[in-house]
Amino acid sequence: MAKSINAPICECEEIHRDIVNTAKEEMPDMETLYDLADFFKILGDSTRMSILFAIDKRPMCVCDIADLLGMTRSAVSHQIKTLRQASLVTYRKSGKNVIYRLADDHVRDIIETALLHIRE
Amino acid sequence: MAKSINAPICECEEIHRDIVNTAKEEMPDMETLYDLADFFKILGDSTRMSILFAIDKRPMCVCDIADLLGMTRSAVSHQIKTLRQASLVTYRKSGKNVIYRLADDHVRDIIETALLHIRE
DNA sequence: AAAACAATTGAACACTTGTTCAATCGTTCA
DNA sequence: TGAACGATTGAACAAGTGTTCAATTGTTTT
Repeated sequence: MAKSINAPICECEEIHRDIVNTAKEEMPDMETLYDLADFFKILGDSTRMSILFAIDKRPMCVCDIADLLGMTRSAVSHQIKTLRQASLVTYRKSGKNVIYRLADDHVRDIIETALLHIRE
Repeated sequence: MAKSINAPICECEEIHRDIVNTAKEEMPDMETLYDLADFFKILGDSTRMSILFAIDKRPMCVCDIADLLGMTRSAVSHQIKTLRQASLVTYRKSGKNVIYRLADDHVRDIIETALLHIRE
């Protein structure tokens, strides 16, 4: 094990230089880390999670989602906007209604795996 | 399409009752929704995401993680506590050090799939 | 037993985020 | 064209969250 050389922010005495350096080389770039975190941040809200489950099997309009979840249209609309910006849902206009559906299968897979994890 | 019957919170006139009712039956229970959201909430922070990548290939102590990420040990420790409570990491004591590693492969899978999604 | 040190913890602070309320937009239908 | 209505938006407020700082715990080593 390598002994400490210097300690920039962390004020530890013994830093394992070789381990830290190897790990540093294998780290993804900052942008990827932020994108990943931002993606999960969007899934990290029970309202948005509910919306995703609601439109999972069938597309629905904002009004129906609001009714289903016991929320105002405004609140649903705000959250759907977030989901749209992250490409988690797509929509199609139908007269005065806007019909939302899941964007792709990745989200389904991710939620499926997460369910496995939390049920252990 | 069914016409409106009543509108509890959402003040829409036309609610598609059949769609809403079917969707309601297929919704997971509240606890599951909250657990899922809580799980993703933990992945939804770039610091915690960085920590997970840091210890992905090799276990590391708090001190090294702090050095690697340019953070204080305190900040790392706080975040690791969160990760530990969610069973995303486990640890083993080694003298004065505490060595952390990823808890299981679910997290790896989930992050992998998320990477596919954000790179589309 | 005491010093050294990695790690943890709690309180406080700034920052972020979700909901509400009111106003506005855009489409349909009389 | 104008009324009706589903959807969106912006501002504001309350609640939640991450980091810092200081103090503390627990293990090792002399």
